[in-house]
Amino acid sequence: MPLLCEVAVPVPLARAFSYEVPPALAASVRPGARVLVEFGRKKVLGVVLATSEGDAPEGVRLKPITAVVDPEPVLPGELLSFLRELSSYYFAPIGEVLRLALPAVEREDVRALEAQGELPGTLSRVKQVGGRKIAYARPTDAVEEPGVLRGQAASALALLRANGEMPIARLEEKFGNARAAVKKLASLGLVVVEEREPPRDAFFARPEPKDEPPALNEAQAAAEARIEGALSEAKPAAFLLFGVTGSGKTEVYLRAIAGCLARGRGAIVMVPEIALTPQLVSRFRARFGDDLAVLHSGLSESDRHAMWKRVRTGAVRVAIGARSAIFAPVTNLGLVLVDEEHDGSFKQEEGVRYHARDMALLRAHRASAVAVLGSATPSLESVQLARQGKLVELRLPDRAHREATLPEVTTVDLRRIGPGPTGNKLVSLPLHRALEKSLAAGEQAILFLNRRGFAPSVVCESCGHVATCLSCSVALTFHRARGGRMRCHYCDWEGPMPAACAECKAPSLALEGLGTERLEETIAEAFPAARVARLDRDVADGAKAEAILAKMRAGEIDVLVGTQMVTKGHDLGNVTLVGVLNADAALSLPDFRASERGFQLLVQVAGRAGRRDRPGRVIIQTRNPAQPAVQFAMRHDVSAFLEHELADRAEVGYPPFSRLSLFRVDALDEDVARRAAGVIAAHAKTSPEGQSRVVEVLGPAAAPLARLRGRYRFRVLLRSKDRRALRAATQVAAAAIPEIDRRVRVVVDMDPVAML
DNA sequence: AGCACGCCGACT
DNA sequence: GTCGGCGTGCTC
Repeated sequence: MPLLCEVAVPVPLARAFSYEVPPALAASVRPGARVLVEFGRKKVLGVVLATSEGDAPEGVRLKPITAVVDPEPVLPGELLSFLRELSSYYFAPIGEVLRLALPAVEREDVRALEAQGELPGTLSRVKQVGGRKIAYARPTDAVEEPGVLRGQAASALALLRANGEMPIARLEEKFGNARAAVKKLASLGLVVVEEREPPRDAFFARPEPKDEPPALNEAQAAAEARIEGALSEAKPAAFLLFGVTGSGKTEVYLRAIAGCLARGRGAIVMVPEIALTPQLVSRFRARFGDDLAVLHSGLSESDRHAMWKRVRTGAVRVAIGARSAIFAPVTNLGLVLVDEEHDGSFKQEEGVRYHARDMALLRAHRASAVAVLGSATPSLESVQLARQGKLVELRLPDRAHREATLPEVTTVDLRRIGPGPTGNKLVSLPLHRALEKSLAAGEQAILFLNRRGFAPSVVCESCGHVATCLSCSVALTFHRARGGRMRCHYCDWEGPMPAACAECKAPSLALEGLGTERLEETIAEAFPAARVARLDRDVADGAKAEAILAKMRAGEIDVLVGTQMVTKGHDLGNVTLVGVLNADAALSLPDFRASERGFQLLVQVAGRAGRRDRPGRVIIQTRNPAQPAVQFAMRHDVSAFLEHELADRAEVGYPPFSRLSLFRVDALDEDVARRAAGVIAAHAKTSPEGQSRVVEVLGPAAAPLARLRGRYRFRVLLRSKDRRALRAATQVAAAAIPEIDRRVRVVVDMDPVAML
């Protein structure tokens, strides 16, 4: 019987394809190995999923595997089977899922294929990385005979001993003759030269001195003991580490990782997208040195590959990164940590829409590893899992530094309290006074406003018409930058500000509302002596944000104005005042999670106020001070909020008391999109689960953002308390997709987070 | 997703 | 008379 194999090919098709394995390749065709196969009439790179003995199924002529690319399978078995499960859970094509986890192809391997006479023109588009290596010189313990070394050799050795090790190229910058000097030192046994693929990454630019693990407080020690216990049993276990801001969660993580490494196992650490800062990485490096791979979006293809390989070979056992770190090929995985587990950025919102927090639980379970989800404001999903006993709750109730007091939180009712001297409604008198006071005391303030730009809308004063995007159903935001332009925050369209209203032609356009750009200006004018800076996506992407936060820490900024980005910076120096300009913006979104997210946001910004020695003050401005999220945030009562919100959710039957799957349907033509959504809904309703009403079919309905990038959007929501039933009905509805008009795009979103 | 095959308009 | 439009159907 011939040997067959299942190959996942990089096409958006749900299933894999069978190929015949030529006897010569039988030994190297193993699950997780990449192979070159003819697919259609082109050659593509696929991944072997499984092999089996058997005959070709009814009347298909199997093609043979052309060549095996990797001498060893690139994907460990544990990771490969995890990816297959992820693919089936999210209704995502296996090829797409594999692409998330696969490293680039090494040039060396491609050359080997070329040498075999397989010169696949199409493969040129595959990511390739070269095996360029860098020579490092490392000093040995040997001691030279006095007087043997002179000049550059002596200086180079001194420098090496001071730094530990250095790339020879770096030495050459200082000593023109470094290469010869190193050669001489090597011949004397004073240094060794090692060729390596270095992590050439900013996070590793300078060595980090080892830290001394601080003593744990009682709660930390108890939490650590529970995690340690689970690690030593080597059985799957999952924890929810519920610790208030500043309670020392990170130290518990560090201990848990150390415990994991001590047992010879590896760890994955996931943090929200914007939390992966040099500060955080420094902390991990201080404990684990270079036994750490930092996976982040700034990595070049070859850096990423180098990191990937170091993890895969076990040279590095701890991988830290944003959601995609869940795919790190850590061998003998013992621990998966998710910090700030409630954060929305763990859900991928395009392509394969996986939730990295959920997948962390899954992967850890399958690997018999320990999962730890940490947060000061846990998601309702996790809280509910804890109540069901599926997560073990560990509490850190106190701030690690006892003397640190919680900030005093007050609200300003925007309906009743008028503007301060600036005349702007969102800079209320109490906020203005508080700013004056903190500036006078030489302290810093943060003003949080969830709106970029200068003015959120451009309104005609004579007819009331609001300027909207031509391809999206949203108002255009006015940005002052570059001479004043209107921009769509959804499709990134940008155009000049017209002289007259598009509707009634009256030349009476007015800017309405307050964005961060205008707030920065308003504050700078009202407080001319203050150094005011702004932090949002318009002024800072990536590294620039870190630079602004660093200035804040250094005390070079008095008032920092910004969006979400200001809520994530830790240790922001001398901040004693935090102003939330408009809490309602986040709390009144048309989403059943708006209250939960708004609350998390309030707690997070409030956490930026106050230092060890000085209590902070938080002012929350809102049109509805009585709403629960605001009230519980004021009292710093996370548990009570969770309680309240859980009761609300139970009543309306939304997660975590049910599960959802969402079909997002869009097309250029409104009717075409609506009809397609109708077809999906009809299919879902005719499924056995739909008919028995075990699964509710809600919709089709126009999406809250009815038009985006010129496409009309509809949704069909499936809801059930029974996850199996939901899955089955989703499957039935998804089966309708191929029959739908090809001009329509349909995506299935399991466990959706962003409902817009 | 590609890439073919396949039937109807403006060009050498 | 052909080159080419993108509709639909398949890829082991």
